[in-house]
Amino acid sequence: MVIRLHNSLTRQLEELRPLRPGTVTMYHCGPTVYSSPHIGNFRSFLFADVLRRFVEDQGLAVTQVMNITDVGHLTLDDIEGGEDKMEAASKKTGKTAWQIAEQYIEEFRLCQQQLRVRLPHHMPRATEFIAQMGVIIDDLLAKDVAYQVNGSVYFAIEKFPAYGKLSGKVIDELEEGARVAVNDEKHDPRDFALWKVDAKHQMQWDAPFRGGSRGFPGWHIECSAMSTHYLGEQLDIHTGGEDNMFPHHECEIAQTEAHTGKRFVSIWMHARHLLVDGKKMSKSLGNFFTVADILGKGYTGLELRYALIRVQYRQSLNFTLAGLDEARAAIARVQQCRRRLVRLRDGLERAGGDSLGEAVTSANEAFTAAMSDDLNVSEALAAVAALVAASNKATPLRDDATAALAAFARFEDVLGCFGDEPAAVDEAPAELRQLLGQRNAAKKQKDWAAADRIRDEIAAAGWKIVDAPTGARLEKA
RNA sequence: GGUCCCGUAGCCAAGUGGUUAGGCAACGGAUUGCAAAUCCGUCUACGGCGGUUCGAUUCCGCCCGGGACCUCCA
Repeated sequence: MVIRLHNSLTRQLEELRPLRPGTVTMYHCGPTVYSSPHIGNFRSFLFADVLRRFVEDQGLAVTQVMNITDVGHLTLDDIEGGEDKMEAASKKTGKTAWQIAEQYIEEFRLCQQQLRVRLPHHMPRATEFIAQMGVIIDDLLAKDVAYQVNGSVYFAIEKFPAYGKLSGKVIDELEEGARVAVNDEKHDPRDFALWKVDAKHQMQWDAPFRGGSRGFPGWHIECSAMSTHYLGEQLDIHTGGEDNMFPHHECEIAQTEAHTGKRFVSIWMHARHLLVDGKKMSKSLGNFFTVADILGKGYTGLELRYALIRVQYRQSLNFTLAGLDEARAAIARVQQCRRRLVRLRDGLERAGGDSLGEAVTSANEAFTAAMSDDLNVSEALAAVAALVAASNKATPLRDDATAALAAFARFEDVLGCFGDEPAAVDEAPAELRQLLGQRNAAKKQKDWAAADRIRDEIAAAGWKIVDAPTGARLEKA
């Protein structure tokens, strides 16, 4: 099936047509490692993960690169000779910028794992690509689209007429209300730094280009260097949060296309920011959550993943704790259904004669159609729910139970938000199984008080009793 | 100030010019000793005002409300 994706550049749905047939190259703007990853960050990263999984599901090979920005970025204060964000974090904690980066890279990786992210093939760090950045800077200087002032290098916007094509920003004159950075070094206020010289900066490198001074790279250049290094001069897909569109991606396009002379990216995709309780997430509103905050409240990575992907990436997802509870219930419903199918498949429950083939086929088709339509996860989840309902209603043939399980396995492979296929029977500890036997005996004698007391005891141990027509069994709660 | 997005039943959230998406919650029933799980049923909405149309939640305009970006926040 044709995969159609929204291209921010053209603002239209476009068919995914890889430059090299059969292989899709993706680059994702990754984390800046000066603080703990929050749920907003992971909405973007999970969107990229689901995109990759679905493209693979459709039989295409994917090469995925996600950068890790371990060089701090300039802030407005920096114009006045202040510090960048990593430096600020460094000052606060007494650690070096390098140690800060190391710590947060570690935390980021842990979050990826907890949220079941399929790891990108390459996750390069900006600090390991200084030399490659230098090659591009060198070339841009040679082509006279960049200029040097007091050792710092800036990209000259006027040399790249297409600047603004992605974001639609035409900043001939900076508008009233917009923040304007004053920097005397720039020929044009829109010009952006490729290399900065600032003696106060902790992270410093000898200039990786001819005739430069010791300093550090501008923010945008790292992505051009890392993406083209791994994926070539032209990529199929480039993603990021909506805030990256301008200026970051605009600048990436300018410097990369000025460097290579080719169109840089076929399809630009941007994830909408999430809202928390209907408001923009911010520390001052007290609605700011890191991934660790959510997990600390007792929710699982799986539940958080579900809550963060259930709405299509271009819609503004309203994140709430109630939504997390819904995710928990929705996951349980799917898993409950799969568990029964496993029991039918494995002969632990008597199969019937109901056909499920049609339901499986239509669920698969609806799922594919929804995901092909610019990753409409909400609609894809409806297809999953339809198969759950059809399965629960039926006492299917054994082969059909198997087919339905295969469909659920596929949905899990793409969305990753339901969990692994449940076991038919959880192997409960011997003492719990013994308690279950005691309850069965109590039930036989109609000693309901004793039976319920034992059930509570088992529940306290984290298990629940399922009274099926074939007898009671234990399942992990 | 400029550019752009959205407003769907109690909550979350798809979609469509005319045939109740889905999830969660709630309520009634079946099953059950009681629960849990499951099934059946109920809850039929599209911010407001105009316009186009045989017909608009869907297209257009205005208004109201929420949100995003405008130099480094995914």
